[in-house]
Amino acid sequence: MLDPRLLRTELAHVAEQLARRGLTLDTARIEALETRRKALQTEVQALQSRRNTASKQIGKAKAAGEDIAPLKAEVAVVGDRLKAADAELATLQEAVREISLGLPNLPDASVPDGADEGANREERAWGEPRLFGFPPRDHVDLGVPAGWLDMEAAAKLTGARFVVLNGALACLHRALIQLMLDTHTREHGYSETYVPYLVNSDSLYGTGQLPKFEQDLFKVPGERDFYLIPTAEVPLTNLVRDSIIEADALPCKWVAHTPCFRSEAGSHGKDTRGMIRQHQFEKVELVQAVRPEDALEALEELTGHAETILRRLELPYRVVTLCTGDLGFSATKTYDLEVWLPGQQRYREISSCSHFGDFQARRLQARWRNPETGKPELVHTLNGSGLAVGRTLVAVMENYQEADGSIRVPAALRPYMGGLEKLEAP
RNA sequence: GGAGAGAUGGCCGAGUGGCUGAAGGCGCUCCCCUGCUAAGGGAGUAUGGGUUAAUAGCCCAUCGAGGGUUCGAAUCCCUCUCUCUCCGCCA
Repeated sequence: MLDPRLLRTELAHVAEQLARRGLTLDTARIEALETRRKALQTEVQALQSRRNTASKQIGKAKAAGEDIAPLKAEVAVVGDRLKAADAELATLQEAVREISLGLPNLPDASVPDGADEGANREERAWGEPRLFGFPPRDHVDLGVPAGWLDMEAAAKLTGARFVVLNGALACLHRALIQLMLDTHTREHGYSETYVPYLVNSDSLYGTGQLPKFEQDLFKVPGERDFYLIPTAEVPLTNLVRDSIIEADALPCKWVAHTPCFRSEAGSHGKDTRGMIRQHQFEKVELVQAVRPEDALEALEELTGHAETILRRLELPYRVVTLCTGDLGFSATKTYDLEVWLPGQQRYREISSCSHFGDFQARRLQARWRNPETGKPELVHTLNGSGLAVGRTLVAVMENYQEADGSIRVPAALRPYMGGLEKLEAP
């Protein structure tokens, strides 16, 4: 959520920045609502003040044995006006809140303007796409004939956009998770965390998935207000919800491996082949809560942590800065890591590292105590995939394939696979 | 699933209709006193919001959440959530 003060005092600036994201802000309507809200709120508070004073007088008069009827009559009038004004104020505040909750974050100054991913800016590339002496297959053609990947079984068990992994490939999948968790906890200073995979709607409001993106989530039927997590960002970031963190406890750095569940509404017909886009996938997620002045540097650092995994796995990748049109709702700046997929002959997103400024923190009421002022101030939050496990598995399969359909095991994963060097197709 | 108890400020804990935003204690901060890691004295110590140039002042809200009764609710009523204890069940 944007700072409501910005909406009041710097509406033109907000409109200008949102325009970079292709959004038109109805400033006239917001101004009208705000003017009315201001007048009403002042009136309501004055009436409350009047009632409080009168009520105290009644108490005193009663104790003194005086006649309280005239006072009561006066308060009754105040009460009626208060009731009406209060109701209107509530309606107005709800309207303003609804607008606020629907507005995305303002893009950072360093974010390039643009309508879609075509305008994303490549920052750097690492590694050379391998030259194959044979036509490289994609992960489906490698995995299905070998029995490692079973889309039909998944369709039978559940439906489309799920997968069953078998044997050595399932093990490789697990090895990737282990490598990622070990690297981030032992070398990058994150504390390993196990979190619920079902969260309540408060948590989803906190990180910005609700109210706008409910159609992307799986809601658990029943009386409980439970949703399957679309990413560990939700439970991890909500750890700081409604709390005030002491300055010396920052930065908070958490890593968790969780399954992620996405309904992928609106993506019908997109990436239907293989396991690029699934309803259920594993991800190792990095989350940080930091002092505002450290946030931009923390984004660079966090992105580097995710890159480390790709380098360990010796997978060629590039880093792009998302343009304004491609930027997620809550983010002020995002780097995407894109890994080279020989089967598709293109780079595909494998990690998204974002800085949210105080946008999430405001919804979360996540604060820290600034020693200079002694006052609670909003923290800045960041997160990034470190990495998306399913897509990393795809990348390993396609980049490490041999002509005979076998897959070499990257050196960094062998310790997690009992020293196994190659997945042999049966 | 059944039975019971509870939820108050950083913590402990008082408080059954008005002078309680909240006693008292602990902790913490600052000051004073004190010739040595002690003791004592004083002051301060919640959050969100409105107004404002202002983190000056004034005002409003908040005692798990939401609703109700009342001129007035931490205190009375209703609903919900969470925690704890016992029984049952269970990975």
